[in-house]
Formats: sequence, C-alpha cells, structure tokens
Amino acid sequence: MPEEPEVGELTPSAQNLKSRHELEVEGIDYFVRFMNLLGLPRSVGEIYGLLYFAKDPMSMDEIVKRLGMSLGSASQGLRTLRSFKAIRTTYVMGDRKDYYVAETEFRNLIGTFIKEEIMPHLDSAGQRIERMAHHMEALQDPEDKTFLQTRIKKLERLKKGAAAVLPTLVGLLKL
Amino acid sequence: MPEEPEVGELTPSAQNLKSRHELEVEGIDYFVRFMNLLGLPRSVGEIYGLLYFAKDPMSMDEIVKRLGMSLGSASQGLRTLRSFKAIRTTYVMGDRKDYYVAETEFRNLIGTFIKEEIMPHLDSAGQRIERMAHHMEALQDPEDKTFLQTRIKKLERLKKGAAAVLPTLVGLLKL
DNA sequence: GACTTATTTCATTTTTTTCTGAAACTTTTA
DNA sequence: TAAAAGTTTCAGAAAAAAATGAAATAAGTC
Repeated sequence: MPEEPEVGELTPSAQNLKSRHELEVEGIDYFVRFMNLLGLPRSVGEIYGLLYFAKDPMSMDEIVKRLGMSLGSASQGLRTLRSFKAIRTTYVMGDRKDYYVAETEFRNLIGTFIKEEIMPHLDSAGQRIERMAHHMEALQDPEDKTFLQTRIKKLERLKKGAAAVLPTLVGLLKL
Repeated sequence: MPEEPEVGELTPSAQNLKSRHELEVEGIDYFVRFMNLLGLPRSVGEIYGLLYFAKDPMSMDEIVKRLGMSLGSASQGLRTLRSFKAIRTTYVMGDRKDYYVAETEFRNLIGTFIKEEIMPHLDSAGQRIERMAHHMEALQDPEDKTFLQTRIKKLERLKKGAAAVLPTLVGLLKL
C-alpha cells in the first residue's frame, strides 16, 4: 500500500501513486473476472492483470511479492499463461531470472484458448456421438430407433455448427 | 441396470434394453461434459441428458430415481435448466406432479446462456473500464498516463468487440 | 564441481463448490 | 380445514478445485 500524508493534501507524486494503485487494483479485478469466465483460477487472472498494467517486465519473485501469492501458484499460473500465449518471457542481460511481459493482443489469448481448450472437446464429442450412433443401430424396437436417431442427428448438427463457427471466430480475431 | 440372462444369447427385447441403456449412459455423459464447459454442475448435465433421450415427459421423482440423486439437487438442477429455457413443463391431466421435457433446440439454451450469463458481465466490464479511465485521468506523470491510456483503450476495444459479436452469434443461432 | 540462485513439483491445507436430506412451505384434494 | 402430495429451501456434509510452502530439480557462477 502507498503511504498517505497525515493531513488531507497529497503531493503530486503521492497523488500519482495513489491513482496508479487504484487503477491497478481495478484492472487486476477486471482480469480476475475475465479469466474466471474462461474457467481459469483467480491467481491466473491476478498475474495477467498485474503484467498487463506493468510498464516493465517483471520477474516471478516480484509478482509473488506484489500479489502476495505463493511461489507455487505463481509458477503454475505463469505456466498456464505461457501455454495460452498470453505472456512471454524477455531476457534481461546480466540477470539470470526470467522476466515476463503481457501479450496485449487478446486475439492470441482467445485464439489459443479456443484451439487448445474448446476444439479438443469437439473431437471427443464427435467420437462420443459415433458411439451413440452405434448403440442406436443395435436397437430392435423401431419406434425407439427413429426417436433416438433424430436426437442423435441434432447432436451432430450442434457439433458440426460449433466446429464451423469456432475456427471462423478465430479467423475473425486475426483481422 | 437391466437384467441379463444367465447364458450368452439375449432375447430381442433384452438386447433392446441393453443398447438403450448404453446409449443413454453415453448421452448423459455427453451433456455432463457440455454443461461443464458452460460452468454448470454435473447434476444439471445429468438431468438434461436424461430428459434429452427420454421419449416421455418425466417427473422429478422419476428423475431422482433414475439418476440416484437427491431431491435437493434435482430441484435446483431443474430450476437452472428452466431458467435457461433448456427444459419446459408439460401438464399431465389428472396428475398434480410437474412433468419435464427437454427443449431440443440448442439455440434457446445457448442464446439464453449468452444473454443471461455473459452479457451482464460485459455491462459490469464497461463500468469497470470507466472507473479505470477515471483513475487514469487523475495521473500526474505523463508517461504513466499515456501508457495506461493505451492499455485501457485496448480493453475497451475488446469489450466493444465482444458486445458486437455475441448478439450477432445469438442472431445466427435463430436462422 | 561445489555453491548460489531461480524455478518446478507435489503432498498437504485451505477455500469453494456441489450435494444431501430433513424441515418448511405450497398446492391440491376430500 | 385437515390431510396428502409435491416442491423448495437451507444448514451441514462431502467432494472438488486452488493455494501453500518446503523439498527436489535445474541452471548459472566462481
């Protein structure tokens, strides 16, 4: 927390520090919620938020200190963010630490998220539908069979629709 | 579980029951995963899956018996599904129970999900961005100020993009 | 190659989410 | 209006997810 002078008035630089801090808190909160929407843990949002509003690359121990989180969470969170290409490392000469910078183009983040987290589900959904269709073929009762056939067809349509829309969306992001 | 005859061969109707059951299990699993992708609990996926593959409307106690879940979960799960318009009730004459049927048009489900679960987040995101911009204006250091200005602008663009894409998506679903 | 520094891993703890079931409430019926 | 049937609510239990921190590993110095 930034120190405040005892009386009402703030020096310009103290005022700057205070606004900067409040902005940062609000901004971190923003990304915590955003990542949460993608099903990612709080710590991941905190780290990304901190880096997004940081002017300079930051090392893991700085992140740990600033956010008051454990080394384990920071390491795991940074790994996740790297896997989404949401951050990248910069090498600082004469320093053996890794320094991290936020990738501010959200298309990368969102594109990778769709490609790595959603698309695989579509594949396994396809396999699952095939298995359902197989069981359906084995049905003796013709009424059951037609009913389930239409239900499975609808699932197939949903899956195909998603498989078509998502890559289009990723493409749109690149424009 | 359907009973199996002691020896290898199954009667046609036993075979039908077995296939039907396997198909149902696979199908329920499908929706458990799907709902999970939307951040909804397992029980919600189970109920929807059961109803999706059911030929006839089902009462809550039937659902409870078939899925072996508690009354509380069933009640809560049905409420959630109703709120997404993923199921609807049918009235069966001479019976005071409520009977439920799956709404098989996924556009309803997905459309409502976007409208009720995602859009509100966009609104609060907008407010949060405004607050950030407000703190940003108060910054004294001009370097800090321009840097943060561009970062906040990017957030704004993301938010506007999402606010444009999502309703379009909902519209597309209706075609 | 021993030492130092940075990072990852993972068993354990903490926190959060989901499920349970009995009590409260509502609605229908006799 | 009492009894019965159906549903919801909610405090506590169980399960799942996330965070912690110390030990193991890796990577860079002297």
